[in-house]
Amino acid sequence: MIKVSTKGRYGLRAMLEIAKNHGKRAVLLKDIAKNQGISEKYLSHIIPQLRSHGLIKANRGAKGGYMLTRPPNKITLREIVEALEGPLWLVECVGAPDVCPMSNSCKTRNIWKRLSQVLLKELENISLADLLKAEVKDGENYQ
Amino acid sequence: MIKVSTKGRYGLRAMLEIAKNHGKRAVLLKDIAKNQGISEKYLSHIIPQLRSHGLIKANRGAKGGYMLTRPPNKITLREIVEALEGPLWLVECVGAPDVCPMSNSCKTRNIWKRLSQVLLKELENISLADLLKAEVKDGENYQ
DNA sequence: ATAATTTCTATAATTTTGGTAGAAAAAGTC
DNA sequence: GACTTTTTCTACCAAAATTATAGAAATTAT
Repeated sequence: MIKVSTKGRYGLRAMLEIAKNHGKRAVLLKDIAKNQGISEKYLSHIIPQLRSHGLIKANRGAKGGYMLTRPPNKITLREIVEALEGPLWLVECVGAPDVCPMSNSCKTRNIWKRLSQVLLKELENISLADLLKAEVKDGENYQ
Repeated sequence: MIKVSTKGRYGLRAMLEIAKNHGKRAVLLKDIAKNQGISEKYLSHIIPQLRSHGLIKANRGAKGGYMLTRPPNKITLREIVEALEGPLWLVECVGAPDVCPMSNSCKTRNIWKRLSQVLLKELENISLADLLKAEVKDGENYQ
């Protein structure tokens, strides 16, 4: 159905929580879970992915928690979403032409490639800082 | 993982096969399956969706087969992909804000909405005719 | 009637998603 | 050094979606 999973959605929201406190304090998993209404157990699978991709730093033990490794304006949404959802090609053959013998003569592959690149570019042009300062007015409807 | 399913991929390829013969002859499911290397049985689930969405016309019985209902330059990829994959919002709350009480104050929702719209617009601007005449040179790599 | 063709209903295997449970590892505090 | 807090890892599991297959019914041309 071409959907972003809870991993991507929850993970992005977690990043936003951590970013909110950038420069102030480390943020606890527990607090992210509470503020965002997400199961603590489930979040504890998602957040380590953000760390292993170098987007956040974790401190264990008392006084622990999470911090950004870089200021929010140096982190793009592409990095975040890719860390959580994997490579953003909409069909496998875009990134790995070998999976299909027809790859180099397939007109539909070109479409999926183009579409993937549009998506990527859009995500690359938005930083976590942009997201933080974004106004939320639910104007026009989706169409 | 944000991927297009076989339904979307096979279905688009089927449309291309039918479009190839637009104005000439009706195309058989059997032939589409053979030309595209797709299971006939499986395709026979996918193609009716294209018909119920008004993109193709089916004739049953001997001398049957499929035809476009409109010339290829009047069919957009948005229509095709939406017929196969369902509405193209990347998260549910974009199209149905009621599914989440936080929708109207959620900064991440705005991102998913923007992204969905970018995707839509791109697909809307490509017609089946464009796809037909597209050159396939596998130039630059995905990055 | 018969042959060709699409379409519908039912079933099923496999994979992905969305979790839960519990223990281990690390670090600060008393 | 024991204790508490906190992240992280391993294992498991249920539900849903994906990717099909089988077979029969419906439709149409000859």
